[in-house]
Amino acid sequence: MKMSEMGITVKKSENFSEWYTQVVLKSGLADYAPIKGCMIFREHSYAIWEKIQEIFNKKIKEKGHKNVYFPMFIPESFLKKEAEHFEGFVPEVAWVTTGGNSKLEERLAVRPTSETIMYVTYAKWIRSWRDLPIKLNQWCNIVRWETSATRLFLRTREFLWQEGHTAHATEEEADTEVMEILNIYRDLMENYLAIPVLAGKKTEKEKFAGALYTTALEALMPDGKVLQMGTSHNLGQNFAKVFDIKFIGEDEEEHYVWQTSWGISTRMIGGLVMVHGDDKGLVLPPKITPVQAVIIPIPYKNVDTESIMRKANEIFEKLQKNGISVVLDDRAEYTPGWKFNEWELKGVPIRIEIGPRDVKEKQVTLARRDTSERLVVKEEKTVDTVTKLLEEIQNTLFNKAKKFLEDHTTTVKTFDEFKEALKKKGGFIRACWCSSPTCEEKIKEETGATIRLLPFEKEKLFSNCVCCGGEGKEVVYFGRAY
RNA sequence: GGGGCUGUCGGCUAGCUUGGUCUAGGCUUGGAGACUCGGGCUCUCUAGACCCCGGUUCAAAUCCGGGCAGCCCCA
Repeated sequence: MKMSEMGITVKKSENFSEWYTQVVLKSGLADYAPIKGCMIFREHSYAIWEKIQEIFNKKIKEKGHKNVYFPMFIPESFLKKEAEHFEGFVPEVAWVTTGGNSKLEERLAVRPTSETIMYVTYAKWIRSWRDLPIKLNQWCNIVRWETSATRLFLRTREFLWQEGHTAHATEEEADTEVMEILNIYRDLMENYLAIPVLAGKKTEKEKFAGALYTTALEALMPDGKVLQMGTSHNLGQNFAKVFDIKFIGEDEEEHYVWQTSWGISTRMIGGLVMVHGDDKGLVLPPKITPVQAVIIPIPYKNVDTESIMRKANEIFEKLQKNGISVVLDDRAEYTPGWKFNEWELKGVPIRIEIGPRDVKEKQVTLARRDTSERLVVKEEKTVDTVTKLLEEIQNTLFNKAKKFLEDHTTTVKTFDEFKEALKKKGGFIRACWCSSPTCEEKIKEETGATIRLLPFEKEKLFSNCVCCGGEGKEVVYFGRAY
């Protein structure tokens, strides 16, 4: 096959949408399922997902959370108990109405989120303050019947996520939990996925249906649109009251619990593709990639292939012993050039070439995926150099994305400036807002941009409301969201 | 949400305007073999397709309707 057909045939800068679709399909991350809006998470993306699970599980288990699994079916009556929650989710709920040949007496929702099914049970489990806190998490699939255009990873009718659900004795504890989780998310995104994020609170309009308040992390994509990467909600006592989750406190009085819920999904993988990928395909950060380095032997006719393979194996073992996830690509049926392209498409951070020249000089040739730089190092320095290089690549990717985010955050004082900045650059628009939902709505209608975040720490006001010109009450971040 | 468009071997596609030459061509991949290998090398043999349902017609990959699935653009 010609290179142009097998690799990515469109430039990231020229047609971003198509580039994205091609990278996802051709790198082997995902494929379409024969059901509208549904996708197949192939080995490559599932391995990344497992990596995310590994990192996140470790962090929450250290904090005392435990994993569980609740049913995927939710009786309609449960879902309806919290009115705002139901209203929020019902437009995209998939329903089960028949079982075998008989119609169900009560239809069952395929979970769009698990608050209700879990909290019915929480009510049963919680009696005394000694039962608190409850800190459970589950990894599962979620169905939301999207009607608008679907996109691999970014908007699909079924996706994978983790959802944490905690119950606490006090409001303060719930507040703390919300922030602690948000910080874990931020750590995961910035230090592992190498995707910088802005953190803050959602407006009333944008908050999770049924929550007291929602906090979120938002990342900026190269096309100037904003991707919500994770949310952490304080549910207050809203669900406790309708599900009757009460406990007898140390004060011997009856109290409703305070709850939180939070989640991140496979959508982040879409972010990973968009933020770091290039015209050759995926570029994966070393701390999240399933394969950190690939060794490609370069055999020649009339040379000692055996010594090349022996050395490739030695280096493979050495790297593996040092905790580097490495693959030795010794397939005889593909040429080295073919392999180079394939591994680049898949985003592997470091390639190690070992040919006759290297054997002769007791060296290896390294190539980094992010910059295409090649360097030759002495054989005994391989492990050190690879380790250092991995770290460097991780940092380079993050810094590059960080700079992009900063360069695409524009402060504006007037609505005209707002529109111009959004049109020209996209990204985050920093502006003063009068706190009225009317202005929030008007801006959305006229520009398509929504308030992505209210910063946790109020920033200094610098103008009147960007929309109505009335008194500015707070500085907020707008953006067009995915 | 609105608009444009697409569906042919595993992948990329030619053919569709003007129905018959299509027993559907090419490239690539898969299988067998040879030859190679520092950027998708080359050769031989071999396998492999008109999304589904209906309509028009003597005749449909081609025209029409519906369905299913997908893409792109704008909001």
